[in-house]
Amino acid sequence: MRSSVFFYPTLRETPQEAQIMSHRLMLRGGMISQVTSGIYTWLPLGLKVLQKVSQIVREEQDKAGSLEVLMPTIQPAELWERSGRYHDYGKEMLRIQDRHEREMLYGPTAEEVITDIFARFIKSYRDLPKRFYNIQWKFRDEIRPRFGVMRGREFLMKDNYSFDLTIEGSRASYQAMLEAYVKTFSRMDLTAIPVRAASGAIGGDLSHEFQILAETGESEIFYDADYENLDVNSLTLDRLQSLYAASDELHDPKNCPVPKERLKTARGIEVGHVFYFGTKYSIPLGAYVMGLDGKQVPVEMGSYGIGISRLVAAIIEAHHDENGIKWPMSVAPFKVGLLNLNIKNEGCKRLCDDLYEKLLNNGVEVLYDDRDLGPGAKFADMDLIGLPWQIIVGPRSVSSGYCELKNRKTGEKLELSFEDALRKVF
RNA sequence: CGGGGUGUAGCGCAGCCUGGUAGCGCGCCUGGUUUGGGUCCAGGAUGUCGGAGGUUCGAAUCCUCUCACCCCGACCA
Repeated sequence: MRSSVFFYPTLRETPQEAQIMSHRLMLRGGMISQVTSGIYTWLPLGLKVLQKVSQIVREEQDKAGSLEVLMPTIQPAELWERSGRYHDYGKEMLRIQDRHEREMLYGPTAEEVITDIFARFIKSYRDLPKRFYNIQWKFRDEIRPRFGVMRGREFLMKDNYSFDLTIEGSRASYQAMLEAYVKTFSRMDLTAIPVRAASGAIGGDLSHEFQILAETGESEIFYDADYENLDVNSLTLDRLQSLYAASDELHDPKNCPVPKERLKTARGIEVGHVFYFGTKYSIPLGAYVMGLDGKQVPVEMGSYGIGISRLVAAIIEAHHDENGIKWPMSVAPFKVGLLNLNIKNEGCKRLCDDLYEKLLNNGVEVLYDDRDLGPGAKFADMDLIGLPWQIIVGPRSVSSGYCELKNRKTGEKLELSFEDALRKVF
């Protein structure tokens, strides 16, 4: 992609409304634009990242044996009246009327819709277990939206719903999701720790939040120092439950089993939440299957969310410096930034056009800065939008036959021949 | 919803106290210049001063109402 064709309106100054780094950098980098409080347009650069994050989430959900569906954003109130949540949910739920004055709502979550699907089509224990997920926009009319897409009212969420015959089966689903989550976050260069959590409006009695430790995190978490030795790659539910880690809403200093000297506290960004809630929805919504013994049994359910739009902000919180974002390779909007420092220099142009073509031909996602701007502006923009590699070609490259390859994360700069530079980024 | 704050050009801000018909930096347009870390020079365009009402000869400025956004708290992916 050529910068002259692309659209990423970078800002030199920080818009005053942005308080935290991720919000500032997303605005300054031209990734998002606020439409109204808590609601954003994702501009091309931001959208690319959002899609990469979505795709990683999708791949790990698929690997964990889940099936993707796409549920609607607008749901009928009737479904929520059946589960009893229409009156429980409160003002956070955006309620609307259609032209026939039927009560509708913009879905804050989708337990009712998916449970209804299950109830319509699945009738036998032989069809279990099943896990369905979707990646869809949700709306929660937050009391106070803030920090950009970190706490928007409209947000992109992956939500997965498990259906099992037994509690043991449901625990296996829960365990599978725990594992999928650890892999998902680690692919984005994030360490998210699972902490015990309250289950809120979703209900249920087994629940963990995945928290990314960050100073700007919105929730305070308390955990046993032993937690820091937890090997998340061989995480089991039993092991997890033997360790103490709790969100502030659940932490009770009086009954805390961890001695004071071992109790640690930190702030976290909640990027995922998993729940087991048994038959809370299956019974009222009629999700029963015929069991081995020929009797109808309500299915055991759980649900598992990941805040995808929030993850974009969380990744920036974890990966930036004073000049801008430092994207992990897996989610970077482009892998390479190609800087032509002087577009009026015929030699520079020829070299860059050639490099650009070779990068494209090898399937490397590249942003080619071919705009008529001074070098300083190009360096500043490229650091700001944080592509992992920068290939810098200036007039002196024409005579020397060398370009500069810069690693955005480490800051390392190498003078390399064009061939070597290409080899490094392929 | 309670408490605090801000709305003036695309962005960041000054002007408001003490009323006299709107300004600065960046950005944008034109021409030139420069080209390895936001070059420099010259010229130019852009504002219902968030909105409504009021006071006044006269309102960005004073008064009333209203809307939006931001920050602190209770909710959540």
